[in-house]
Amino acid sequence: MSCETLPGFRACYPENGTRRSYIFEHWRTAAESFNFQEYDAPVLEPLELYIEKSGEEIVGQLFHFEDRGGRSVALRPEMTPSLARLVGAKANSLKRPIKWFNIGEHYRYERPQKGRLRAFYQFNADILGEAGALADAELIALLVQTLESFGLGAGDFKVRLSDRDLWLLLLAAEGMDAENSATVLGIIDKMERNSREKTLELLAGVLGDSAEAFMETVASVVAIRGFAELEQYFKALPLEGALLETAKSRLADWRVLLDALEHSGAASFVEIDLGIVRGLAYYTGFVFEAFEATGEGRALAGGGRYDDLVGKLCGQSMPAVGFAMGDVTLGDLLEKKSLLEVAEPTPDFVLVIGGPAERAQALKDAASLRAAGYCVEYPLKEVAFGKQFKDANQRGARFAIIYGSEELESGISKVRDLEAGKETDYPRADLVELAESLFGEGLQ
RNA sequence: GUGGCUGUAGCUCAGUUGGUUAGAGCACCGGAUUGUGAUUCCGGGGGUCGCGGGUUCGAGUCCCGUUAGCCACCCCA
Repeated sequence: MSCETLPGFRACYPENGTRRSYIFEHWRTAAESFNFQEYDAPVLEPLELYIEKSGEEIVGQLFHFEDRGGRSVALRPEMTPSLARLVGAKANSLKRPIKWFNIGEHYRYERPQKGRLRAFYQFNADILGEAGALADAELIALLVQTLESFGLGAGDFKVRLSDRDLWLLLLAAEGMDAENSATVLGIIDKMERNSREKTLELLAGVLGDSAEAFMETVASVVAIRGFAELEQYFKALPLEGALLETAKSRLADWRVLLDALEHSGAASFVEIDLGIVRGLAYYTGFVFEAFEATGEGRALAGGGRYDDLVGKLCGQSMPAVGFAMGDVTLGDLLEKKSLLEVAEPTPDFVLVIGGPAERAQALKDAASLRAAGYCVEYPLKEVAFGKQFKDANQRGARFAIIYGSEELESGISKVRDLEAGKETDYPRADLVELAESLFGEGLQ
């Protein structure tokens, strides 16, 4: 029997548990302030759920096995398919817009490395049933507020905003069909990581001799950072008829989105960057990723619109937009910025117990203080007084209440303020009331 | 799936050209201290030197394999 944790998994000792709760609380608080409702779904799902969405090649990156009933099952690698299933099943009875969030563990069978493990927590937030750009804006605003709530500022992170629809327009203007467009989007997605030569080689596979000229076009589009510039670029494209109308309405969507972001205060974190495409084919419109401001590291969060996915999985068509934020990259960044120095919880009261005879009263008082919500600690065996005080101090307790023969005989509660090093005797009375005044006005 | 670097106590690390019984600090437990605090002093438990094999009279040390961690590829929902 080995005591080691499986590769890519983390054991959660109490000090890590405190940090984990800290992150989860911020996620939950942010989501609830936007009136998102919490949902959950099974950790184990039918393998087909993921194959249908992403194809057979995904299987190698899943924890999957056959259960005793002969079903092929997999631990969830992401939340979106489960969400689509849940929403699709009740599509007609859910009030829209559907604004849901989840915090849960996900599993991917990959080689662990910096910012990536085999088991990790994700914060997922999605809006379903609303196709307008204001929904996208709401999610980006939530993403920004969530990161800000940890104390991260404009110098720490940025959200890179892009649009697959604009890319498809551009490619259509180049005369490219749907299949080639998908391939080329995949190449653009990897452009940042690949060398110029590699990209050119990949593009030549689709475009032949015009690859080099096309790459220049892409480079100039990816360099665009301002909306005026973006608008100008697309207005200048040689589009006609339906494509021209699509371009006009898409630029109008952009204005709605950017306007909303401006007013909600998220705009200063958002940067137009068409270099973001996102690997998955199911994204249909605006896509975005949050990164550390320096550009280092993996994405802190990623998301976008997926208007066709619910329909594809459930036959019930439903526009949707969402994002996911992982705890690993975020935790690394918070650690680096010293924003994860979360204090361990400490007891409000430590009861110092003189001996077996005094323990009865101490246990009774502990029960009422605990019922009132105070954190109370006392020794679980008979220990010398001096040691008990030393221990109370080491545990960071706020107050000690002394249960000795003298106190019980004279009917007093002796309370010691461990921070101030002062003691006061109180007439024995309702301890909960006394506790309120101790935390209100301090030791009298 | 591929490659590079690293594995000595719970943690951070010493450990001589290969040479007796592998050490320190921190942490933990106990004592000095039978009614009052972070200091101090004393003591204690903890190690298959990642694992397996090889070279050698002798391996923590050298060689090979393997495993885990980190890092970079692949991939990234």
